[in-house]
Amino acid sequence: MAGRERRPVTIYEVADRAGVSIATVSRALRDSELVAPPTRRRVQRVAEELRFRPSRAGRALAEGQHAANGIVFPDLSGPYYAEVVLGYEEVVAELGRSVLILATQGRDNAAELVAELAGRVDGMVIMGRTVDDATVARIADTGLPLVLLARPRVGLVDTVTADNTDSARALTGHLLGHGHRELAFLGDPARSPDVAGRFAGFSAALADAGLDPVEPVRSEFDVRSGYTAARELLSRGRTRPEAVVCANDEVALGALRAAEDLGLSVPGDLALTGWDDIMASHYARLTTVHQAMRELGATAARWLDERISGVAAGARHEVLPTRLVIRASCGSHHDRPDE
Amino acid sequence: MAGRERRPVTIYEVADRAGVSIATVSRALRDSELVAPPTRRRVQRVAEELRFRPSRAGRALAEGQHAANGIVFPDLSGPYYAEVVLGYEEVVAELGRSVLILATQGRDNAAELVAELAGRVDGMVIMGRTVDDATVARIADTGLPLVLLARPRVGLVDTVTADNTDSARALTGHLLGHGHRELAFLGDPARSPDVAGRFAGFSAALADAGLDPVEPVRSEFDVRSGYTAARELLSRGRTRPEAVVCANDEVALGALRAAEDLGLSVPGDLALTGWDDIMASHYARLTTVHQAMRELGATAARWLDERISGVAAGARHEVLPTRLVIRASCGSHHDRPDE
DNA sequence: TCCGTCATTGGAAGCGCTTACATTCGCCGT
DNA sequence: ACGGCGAATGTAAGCGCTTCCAATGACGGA
Repeated sequence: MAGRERRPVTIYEVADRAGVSIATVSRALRDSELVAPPTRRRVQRVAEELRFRPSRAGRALAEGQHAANGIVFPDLSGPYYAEVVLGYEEVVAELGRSVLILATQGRDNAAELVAELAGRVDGMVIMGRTVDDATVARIADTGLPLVLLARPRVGLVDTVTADNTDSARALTGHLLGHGHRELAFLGDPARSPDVAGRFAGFSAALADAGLDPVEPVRSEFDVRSGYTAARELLSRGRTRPEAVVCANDEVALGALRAAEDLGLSVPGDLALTGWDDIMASHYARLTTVHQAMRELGATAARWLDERISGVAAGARHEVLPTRLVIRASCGSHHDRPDE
Repeated sequence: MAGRERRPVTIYEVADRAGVSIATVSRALRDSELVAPPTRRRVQRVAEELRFRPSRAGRALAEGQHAANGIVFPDLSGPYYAEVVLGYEEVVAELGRSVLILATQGRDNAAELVAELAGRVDGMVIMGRTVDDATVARIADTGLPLVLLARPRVGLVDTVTADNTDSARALTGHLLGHGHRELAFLGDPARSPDVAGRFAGFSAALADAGLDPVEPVRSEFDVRSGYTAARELLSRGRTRPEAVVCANDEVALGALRAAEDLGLSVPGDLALTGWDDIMASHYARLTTVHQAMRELGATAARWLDERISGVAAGARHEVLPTRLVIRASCGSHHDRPDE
């Protein structure tokens, strides 16, 4: 019964048992056309009996193809990346390929891991905030098909991003439309290309309105550091801002809690906006920006596939549009949640 | 510059350029001990110049090992699975192996995909609600190391789950403690082992209190179907329940919205509980059950590794504890959110 | 000075599969 | 009745790597 140490069944054993050559087995199990129907059936039956499962390594080596694509992202803890990865997986699996994932968050040897991943796939998607441009360039230089997601261009590599700057400008404009004049930005443009774009749009809107530029208040991407940074920002007495544009929803949610703790009402005393439209934001009545995350992943997957099959021509760059989601937190007159 | 069609560099070219044999290259790049330092340096320099990246397929074939683990889950859209996968990835990557993912949601050929995946990994984790027991048994029978996550035992396969029944019993008991007597269960025990366990605990608590058993009200796992099912349930006049235990937070959130739309106050007219403690539940003041999802994934990863390296003995089964998170929606006297 | 040792390197087999090419054989046309 | 053709199958050459074993050569002890 189920021996402890069992070597996997190989094509040779199937061939033996079916009384044919390994070539015939291979053919019977794949290009069914080239094999006489009775033979094919026999081989398939034997393969089934033996629980034969062709080794991908053998096949990959023979075909010179892994039939697998990779995706590199910072982490999966927020809903953001999970959605992107899901959109990616969906398309890639549909193309008959497997998906390798790599989360770089908190790993100091990310570049090395990415290089290692590169050796197992036919192409990969690299998201912003994972590895530096030099690493990307090095891999691209290797000839491996690549698509960058939510990060600035590097060389001639394809790029798919969601709009940040224009939306940020519109969002900030909306805030200004409410009469707010003392604005702050919570997030660190240096930490992520997305945040950099958002801050740029924020700044542009200030300039449009003839306001003085402001320095960003640095914060990580999670609720906790949003809370900490906001608490600090909101405590400095007379210079307290009327509105805070946050780098993402989690930070905004942290800021929201900080405001509560300080006895400030939102949006009464303070307007607040986030980014990403995560589910929690709906319930927190948070004004935010919605991105088609799944679509981002799916698009990247399709483009990568075109690169792999050599269809694609020159480098392509696409910016997917985003959508403002106005809820109560920005001081809007709506104070029922959106649909 | 950067020719279109570039074959990947192989170990042979490196050997040529460095003036050594491929054996030496292989050694220089791995067991640095066995090669004279000057030779090693030279080889490494050439490898670097050539951007040599060993083909994993070749290596896998030679070593008889993929150095990769798989994980199969229903989907990634809720925060639940994303967290589990993240915990898994973290540990697996630490062990120097790659992670292959497979989402079965909405795919009719899941069994086939899982079998295919089995051919590329040294072991894999299969979560509940993905493929049926027969498929699991078939793969286990192949000798491939397996760990089941959040699903009932199959044969002698290791199993890691979070407690469902006891927590459901406690949760339901809590509801009863508030004086509610007309309870309903929203979710489909047949759709997932987790839900089955939760319903069992729910039923047990009813029995404990000497109440009549109730039929579950079927619902999928998403907000929308929670809404639909709840709307239906809450509309049937005189038999309207006082409290609804939902299969997960998303369903509960849908029910919450349905209640709002029907003009019912929560918890005034209706008590509501969820499961999973997703972020949105915090803001919706939803009473729920918290599971250590990351830990689930991490534990599964570690166990799988022990199976792969042949350390582990007989089949092991672990049930990770969960924690009740009491918030306002169940009619508790607390109506401030927890910390 | 000779031989055994050991460090270093090369030769070559083999991992499991695909596929170009060779072989076999039944069948048709003439 | 024979040549030829095509369908069915077999043979064998790799794919890129690891690793066992053999070969080489320097060095130290006797």
